[in-house]
Amino acid sequence: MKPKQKKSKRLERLREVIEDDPFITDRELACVFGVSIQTIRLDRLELGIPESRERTRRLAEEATNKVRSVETGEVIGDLIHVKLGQEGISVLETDKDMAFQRTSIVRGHHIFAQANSLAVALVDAEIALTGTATVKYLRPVKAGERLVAKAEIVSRSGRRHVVKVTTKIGHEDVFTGEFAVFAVDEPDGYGETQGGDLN
Amino acid sequence: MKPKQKKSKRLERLREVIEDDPFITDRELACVFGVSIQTIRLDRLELGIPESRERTRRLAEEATNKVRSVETGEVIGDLIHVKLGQEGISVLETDKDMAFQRTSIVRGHHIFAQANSLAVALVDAEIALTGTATVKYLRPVKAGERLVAKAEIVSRSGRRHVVKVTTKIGHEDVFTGEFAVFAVDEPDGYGETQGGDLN
DNA sequence: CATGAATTATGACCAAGTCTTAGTAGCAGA
DNA sequence: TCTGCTACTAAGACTTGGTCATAATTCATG
Repeated sequence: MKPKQKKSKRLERLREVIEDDPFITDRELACVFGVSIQTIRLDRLELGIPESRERTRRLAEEATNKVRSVETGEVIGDLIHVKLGQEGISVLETDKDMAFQRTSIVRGHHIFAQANSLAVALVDAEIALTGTATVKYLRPVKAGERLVAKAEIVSRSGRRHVVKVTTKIGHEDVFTGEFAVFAVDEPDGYGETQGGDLN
Repeated sequence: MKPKQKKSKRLERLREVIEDDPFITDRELACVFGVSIQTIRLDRLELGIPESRERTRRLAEEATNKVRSVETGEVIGDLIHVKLGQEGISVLETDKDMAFQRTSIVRGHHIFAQANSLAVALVDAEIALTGTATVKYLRPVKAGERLVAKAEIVSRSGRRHVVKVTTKIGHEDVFTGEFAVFAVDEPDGYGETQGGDLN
């Protein structure tokens, strides 16, 4: 049973090699493993691994989707309820890409981002800038947990809105924050005493 | 000069079409524009646009790099100086992917993330959790600007570290924050009074 | 020795290109 | 009118990185 062992070992390694270099071609793989191209093709067939161009295409699609949804959406998380100028709820499904590999604990800035973008979304203005934020992390969030953020505008004086956000997992509070958000009309002239970053 | 106008218009549109669907083939493009494949190839040559497989490959590479560096790096930004337990400096080059398309203003959570992860990096412990954060955005940051964050541990009592972070563009302050970071030894038993999220 | 699994080889074919050479259509100026 | 230019189209040879089918070879093992 020498060849069988050899083979299954190769299959295993093959999967790994392709995993961390999806661009590699069969020719290169054949060279790496010291077997013929045909063997590599049969192996891929057996493992159900598509050809390199297909792998590349999938990667590109997946990654562009991810970048678009994670980075360029106007709001981090899904807005499931909004009363402009009053309150709102946003849901964020966390995943391992948001977390530290070692601990699977979600990075704080994602939680912050959800809360902050919700706070800004509530303010009824062309442009809204966060001036200050005070936040508290109550317990770590594990990758896979579903974050539900509830926000409420608790006060308003002129352009300054104070928004309180509480983020829960189930019934447990994991994060709270208070954001001072400024509404801005003019494209380049915002608060003189309190500038802020648009979020 | 009718054909010339037609052509330059097509080149322009071609660039756009390929831009928002990089996977499209010459054959499909030929069909879209109602010209021959050869014309499309000549156009691409003129515009210096590579073939679809090449475009796909680049996308995949770029996107995977981006996801890795932006999302899974242990620190957001580049640590250019660290004195563990004392102070540190991190640099973050902002780009349009970090900003709102409409305004080109960098999303606040990126600035927060840089500061927060720097604060956490300074704490000399196996695991460090942010308990609270108070931050102030002093002026909006435009995509392309280079953020330099300086952090300093200003006090420490037991496991609680207070870290002050100031982020500048050139000599101008754009953000300040104060982070309470907790050092944790045991894998699952952290602060009883003050939990926190590992960042 | 025969059998079967694993491997290698071979050849036909495909998609999506490259690069080269050549032909055509339409219009503009000497 | 002829000539030349630009734009477009066509045709052929070659490349990469494969698929698919059909052998042929190797080799351990019953």
